[in-house]
Amino acid sequence: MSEDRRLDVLRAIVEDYVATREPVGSRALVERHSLGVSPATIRNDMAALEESGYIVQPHTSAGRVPTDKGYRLFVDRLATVKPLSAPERRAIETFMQDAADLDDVVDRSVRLLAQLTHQVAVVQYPSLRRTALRHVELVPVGDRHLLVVIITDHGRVEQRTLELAAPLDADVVARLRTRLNVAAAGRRLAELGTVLRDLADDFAPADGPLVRAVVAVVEDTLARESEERVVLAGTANLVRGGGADFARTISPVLEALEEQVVLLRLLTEMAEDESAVSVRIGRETQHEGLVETSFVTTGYGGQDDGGGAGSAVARIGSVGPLRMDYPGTIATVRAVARYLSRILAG
Amino acid sequence: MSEDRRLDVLRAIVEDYVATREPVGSRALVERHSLGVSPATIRNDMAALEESGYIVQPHTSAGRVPTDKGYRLFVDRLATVKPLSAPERRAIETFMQDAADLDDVVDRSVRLLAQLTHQVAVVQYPSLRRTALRHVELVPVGDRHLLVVIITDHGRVEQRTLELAAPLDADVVARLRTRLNVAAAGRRLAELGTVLRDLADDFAPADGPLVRAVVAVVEDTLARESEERVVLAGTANLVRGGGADFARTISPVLEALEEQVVLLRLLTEMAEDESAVSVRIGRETQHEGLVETSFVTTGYGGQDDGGGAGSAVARIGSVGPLRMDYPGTIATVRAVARYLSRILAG
DNA sequence: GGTAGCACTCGCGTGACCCGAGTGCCAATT
DNA sequence: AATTGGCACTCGGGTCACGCGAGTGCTACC
Repeated sequence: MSEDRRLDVLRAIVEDYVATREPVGSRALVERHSLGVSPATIRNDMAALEESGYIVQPHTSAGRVPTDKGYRLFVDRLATVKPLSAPERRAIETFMQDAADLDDVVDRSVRLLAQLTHQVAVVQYPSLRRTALRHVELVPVGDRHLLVVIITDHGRVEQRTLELAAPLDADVVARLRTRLNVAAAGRRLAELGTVLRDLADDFAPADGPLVRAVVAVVEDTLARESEERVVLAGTANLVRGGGADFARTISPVLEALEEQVVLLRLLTEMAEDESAVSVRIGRETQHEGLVETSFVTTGYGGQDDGGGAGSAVARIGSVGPLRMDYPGTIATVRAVARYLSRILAG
Repeated sequence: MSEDRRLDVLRAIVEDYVATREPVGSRALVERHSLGVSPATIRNDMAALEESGYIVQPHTSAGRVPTDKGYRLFVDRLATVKPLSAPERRAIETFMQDAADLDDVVDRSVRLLAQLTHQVAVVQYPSLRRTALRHVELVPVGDRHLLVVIITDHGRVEQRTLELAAPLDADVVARLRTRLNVAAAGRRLAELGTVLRDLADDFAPADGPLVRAVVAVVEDTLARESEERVVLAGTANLVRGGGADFARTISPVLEALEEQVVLLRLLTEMAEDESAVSVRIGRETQHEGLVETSFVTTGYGGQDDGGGAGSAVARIGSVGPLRMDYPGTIATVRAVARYLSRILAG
């Protein structure tokens, strides 16, 4: 019993099941793929594959369906890269070309990805931890309020209002702004901690509270991981896939997706993977509501445009049912990420 | 045949149908409401109500279901105000109290509203057209890029990067910043047009392009209605309501909700209504995908905390199925809006 | 190891059937 | 004139039996 053919069979099962959405039987398999053997032989292979946990049958006398483990093997070893079609490439070009500001770029990216994959698309805003600081701006508001605006490398802006005990002195604010920018500009937020703390020494003791408050805000902003935003699109696509067991299958997914914390954890975890495109299948997501979905994500905004580990600034990806077109999704996600990186760099 | 009782019957039908989700028949009606008459009498009233288009029967020999027109009458004349429960009030307090910046306030508001109504909540960001300008900030980036940051009254921030033909002169930028803020601060964006255009005269001809470019950006920002953002929460709640005809009923709703343009049009239209809380029922939304949903919205951020017309800065509301608890939703939306207004004002 | 044949299992779609809820109408009542 | 009780009629939805067909596992054979 050839090991190779058994893998061929698994691949065929995954492909057929993805295409038809129905359990695939031995006969259908030999008809649609030129495997060169009879259904009976396939049945033996199937029995072996089931034994090893790659496939299951929903009930006796039904065809086979891939398990999480089966999909995993397929993704890791069996999937063949599927190049984007010409119209898809064109769609990316035309859709992205006249994006205005960062918000717009991100917005267009998610929508585009959702449309191309017919799934739910996810984009993480450029992360504060990895991006460099471009500028800090202090804007007095009235007498006792100070607006702190933090601007990053990629044009992202965070703002926070500060309420002060003592009235503001315009000179001090101006000096603080200058100092702050000299000290901070160009650095990654992660490296700022120590630099900022020494800053108070340069000012008169009376101004200590102000300086410390501002520094605290800047630090707090970077500490709050919750500030990392994630944007979704294409949730309507979820519905098209599901069968009749909607309420049970879809509702938890929507809940999970709305919960930014869940998404951020997942995206962060996936950033650890070394492969260019990271895939989480079913239970691998480690989340109750997502056991019947898979994630395909990759980094963007790094130096190398491969979306590789390390240098990427944030992630973009697609969420779909277990039975999704993995090769296609992977190709599309990577393509959009690449384009997105290019725009942000330029 | 008493006109009053007929309306009582309609009210009872709406209430029962909302509660049970099933067409309501004459017998059930007399049992659950003390109408003091027999089912046969009710049947006559029902026939009349159907004749007038307030109710229909899904098929012969089924109970009655309210029409759009029926709900409308109910909302306008029959609904009795339903005060919030104590736990609900408490939930609002505790959920909103330690919100940090504007983003956080808005985020908490939608989530809260979604949770309280068990529906989809919608919040429109404070609109640029109505809010006053607080500050414009110009940040040189490298030699030929200028970041323009526009900060509004409510702490909203818009930014745009400008690419320049000539190298930047720091002095000119500083002067422009001052001038800009003197001219613009405190004004509503709608009033800015003329003020800004005269600005170029104050600068040397050589600086004309720079000044004009910056002014153009500021104007463009306010012109782009698309910049108005809308935030959603609770989309998972959509699923709980729907029956078996999911795919047809829910998917288009999700699509419509994701399309900011649609929502913004609707919210803008509803801002015209004079009543404190505005309701759009079914077809009144004027949108294909929303024929089976209703909107309940109100303004927030105005002087009077009633959410009345005119002074409000943006809208907040809830989207649910035709058969939703109108009195409850109206009360909740209003309560959250009021709280939101208070926070923004303080 | 691969193949063919065969008996067995079940899910699913179909059609017959009945029950009950609900209606509309009419005649009787107040 | 409004209300009521009675009654025949309609129809949606649930249940049940049935048969088809897809698919399997096993065993004997090449």
